[in-house]
Amino acid sequence: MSSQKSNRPIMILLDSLGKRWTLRIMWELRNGPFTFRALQESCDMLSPTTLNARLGDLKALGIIDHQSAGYQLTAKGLELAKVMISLTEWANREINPRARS
Amino acid sequence: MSSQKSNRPIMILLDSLGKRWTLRIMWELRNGPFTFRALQESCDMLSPTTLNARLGDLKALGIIDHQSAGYQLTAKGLELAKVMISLTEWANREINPRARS
DNA sequence: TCGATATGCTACTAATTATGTAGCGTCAAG
DNA sequence: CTTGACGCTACATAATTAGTAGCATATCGA
Repeated sequence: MSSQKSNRPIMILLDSLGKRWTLRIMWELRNGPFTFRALQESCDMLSPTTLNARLGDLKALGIIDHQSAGYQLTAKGLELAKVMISLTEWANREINPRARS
Repeated sequence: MSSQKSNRPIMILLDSLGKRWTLRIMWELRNGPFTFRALQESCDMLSPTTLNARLGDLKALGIIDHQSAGYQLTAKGLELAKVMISLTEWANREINPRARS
């Protein structure tokens, strides 16, 4: 079962984004399309099984699609990816890489 | 091993946020402090094992702390939680609850 | 002082999810 | 008609998460 069962949009979104690798995949896609295998490589060689599952989630949400150039963010997805710029800024400001747990 | 091994701040952040329940926990904390058990309940009774692990991650990142009133977002955490407002707006605009996968 | 209750949390096993590797089917180029 | 890239599936193993029980501490009122 999925971790959440609510029908509220935010819960559906958090459910997908909260799965391992989902945020990272969106992050990698922020600068243009990737092939399946290129995505794997940029995501630390995550398994094709998991990658395919996450691509399915993201497609179902309309965040990405698959064109001839490869997997890429849709217009909706790009909007969402903008949020990740804020995450990056926050991270650069607030996280000390040397204090890694 | 953690899913990512980079020392870049954004990777450290995505690594934590990408673990199951982390985003949801932050979401629940957006409106004030919760006790451990209240958090469990609001997060669909997730297991104390996992909750404790996530609270540890979030504490290590300085996103939450534990005062007498319970677990709550820090000033840094509140900043980050603001990003989630954007997520909510996006979700309400773009996700159709009836088209659940 | 004695429950009764709430707190945070650990221990342990079972179930779920992810990893790692091999390899298939399709296509296009040479 | 071989070679390479592509998207992806299969399957066994490993890692993560869930589910449940319960402990230790603190607070409260009787």
